Amino acid sequence: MDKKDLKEAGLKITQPRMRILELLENSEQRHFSAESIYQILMEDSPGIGLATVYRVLTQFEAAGLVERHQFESGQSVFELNRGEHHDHIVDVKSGNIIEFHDEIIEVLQREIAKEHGFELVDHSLIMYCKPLEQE
Amino acid sequence: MDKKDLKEAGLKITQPRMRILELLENSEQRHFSAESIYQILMEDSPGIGLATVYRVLTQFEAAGLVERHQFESGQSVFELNRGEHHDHIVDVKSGNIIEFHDEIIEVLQREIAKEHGFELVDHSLIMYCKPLEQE
DNA sequence: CTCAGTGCAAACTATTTGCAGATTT
DNA sequence: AAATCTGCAAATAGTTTGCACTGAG
Repeated sequence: MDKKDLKEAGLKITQPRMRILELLENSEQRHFSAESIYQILMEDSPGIGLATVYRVLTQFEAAGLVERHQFESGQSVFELNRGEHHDHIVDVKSGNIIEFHDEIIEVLQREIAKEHGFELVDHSLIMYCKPLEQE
Repeated sequence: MDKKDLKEAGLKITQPRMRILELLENSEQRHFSAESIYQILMEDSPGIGLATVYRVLTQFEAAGLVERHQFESGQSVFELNRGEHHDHIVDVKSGNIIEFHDEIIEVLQREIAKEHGFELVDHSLIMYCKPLEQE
């Protein structure tokens, strides 16, 4: 339930926050820029500000509801935190984003960190790929 | 030899370009923001513009002399391309950047790409870590 | 001498912040 | 009603671009 998540994060249940959460939860698409969320919500029914979208996404990120990624696009990309960690393939032709998870890579990273005297806190693995067959 | 690299890239041998290349080649430090390069060169002897630093670095990147990375810092980080691919550990305490290379991870990435119908074009693996012992 | 290259200031993009009014509880 | 939240406009940070002048070949 959406509302519970917001309550737990100490956030009031406001229209912008509900609209953004619903969009993230109910869309086919899973990855959004702040701008694209703004566009979609404006189209639906206007009266929301881009600054609010950023503010809400930042609050959601702090609450652990949302993850923020930096791909090469320049803009931040946001996605709902569904609790299952994954990394990303970016199709450089289409811009599509595919999620994947590989436990061996995860373990290797922790080992490498340890070898260097570190503990892995967070990581970002992005593979930029092009479709196989053609060209 | 520096000058050869520039010639091959079709770039005139100018003072800003030489100064930046030398800095990248002869520094203990390997990773620089554009701003920090600008600061260092200004301190040494003024009369260089930040815009030029950006322009030169972008040209170097296009020529394959330099790589540009996006860490969480917000600023781009540049390093000389020494021909040996590596990934990065960012020490979140100190901001230090450590390079590492793991062939197994490299191979796994290509395999994963293939499994998803892609060919790996480029990738970015950054591990954010904290020193082990001390909490 | 010519054209690429440079410094400076202005422009741009993505994101954040200040504030007065609107909303939630 | 009190406190949080929002939209708007203005501010910021990092980077890029326009332009007249400088310097490399």
